Amino acid sequence: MGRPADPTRRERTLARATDYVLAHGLAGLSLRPLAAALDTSPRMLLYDFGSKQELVAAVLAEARRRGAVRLAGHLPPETGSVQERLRGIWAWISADERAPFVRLFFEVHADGLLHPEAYPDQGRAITDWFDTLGATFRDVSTGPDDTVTPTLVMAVLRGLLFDLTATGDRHRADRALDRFAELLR
Amino acid sequence: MGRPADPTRRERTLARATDYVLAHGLAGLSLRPLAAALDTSPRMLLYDFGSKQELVAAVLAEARRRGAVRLAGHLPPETGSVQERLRGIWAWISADERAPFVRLFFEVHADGLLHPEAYPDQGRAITDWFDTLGATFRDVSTGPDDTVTPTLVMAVLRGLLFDLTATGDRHRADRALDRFAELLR
DNA sequence: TCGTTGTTGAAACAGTCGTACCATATATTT
DNA sequence: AAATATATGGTACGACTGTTTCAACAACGA
Repeated sequence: MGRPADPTRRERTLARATDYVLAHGLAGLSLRPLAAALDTSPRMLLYDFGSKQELVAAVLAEARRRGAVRLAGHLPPETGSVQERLRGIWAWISADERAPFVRLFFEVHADGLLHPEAYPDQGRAITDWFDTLGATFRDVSTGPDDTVTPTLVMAVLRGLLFDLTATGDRHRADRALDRFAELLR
Repeated sequence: MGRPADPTRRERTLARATDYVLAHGLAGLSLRPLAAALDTSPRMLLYDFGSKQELVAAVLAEARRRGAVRLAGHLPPETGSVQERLRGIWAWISADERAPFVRLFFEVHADGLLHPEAYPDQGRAITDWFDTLGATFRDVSTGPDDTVTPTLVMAVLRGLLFDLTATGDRHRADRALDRFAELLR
């Protein structure tokens, strides 16, 4: 008996909080400004999530979930040449809409190097969608259990993503990816 | 007349503050713990640097200076094959002693994407030693003004550095670099 | 010794942080 | 209407933040 619980409220808050973190980053995240932007109160954030730490964990899990879902819809599984797949993935991952995800990804990586205990899913949670992505290129490897070529492919994508976000020079980045595709052929 | 100024004090503090930031990161940097670790006081830090913001700027400049100096001593200018140079640079940049620099580099990059105004030297200051490094591979480019191959080389180095710091799997990273060297040949 | 300049400590200020406490409002069943 | 469970608002606590203020001390030339 009593007033029925509203399970949607926490989820709605989580969705908007994730938007906020994607836009503003984790570093300076503070409950009061966050609550104000979400039309709620710090009181309710703690009521729903228990603590700031748990809220951040939930937000990161949600961000990761979103990335995985959107990725799933854009994977050209095994069709086409390696270069076609490479260009397809690059076009998707380097699109402007992905920028907030990429930025958060970089931020969590850097912070995780100093505070590994704060991110219990040990880089797996951080890099899993990169791994998923890398699996698409498993056939470029020299052997069945070879992880070297996928590793290199992912390094190129991450490195160029780093360059692109820092310099904004999309033309140069695109051409560098094409150059890599040529080398792989 | 009057007591003579001590110009070495600020420099000594700056050197130790840089060590501290390399070890503890920028994100949670606070004057009181910093001062305690440096056997000084917040009062003196502000006396010497004016404000926390200026202190951080000075520390980043010092870190960049150190990186440039150490890099200068480890550049095999144009001798040897591309692969030899590639392996040499990778061995140097991925060495454990470089890890704090690399971490700070990643952190500043991520924060700079959200607060470009806080880093007035616009990524140039952040990436200049990477550029210096890239210049070593200028001869691999397809033309005199070609920036594409150096861009790719740098992306591989950064991407593998990212992977290595996140996973700690040096063997896989080393082999991925060798694979890239093969492709370049 | 005295004035002058550089150096330093202690304390306080105004603000923000995450969080806990207490009361109250709201919606439901009995 | 009473009981009950969920949902909120308001407020305050203690700790921390960068920075300022005021005073004192230290080392020098005159």
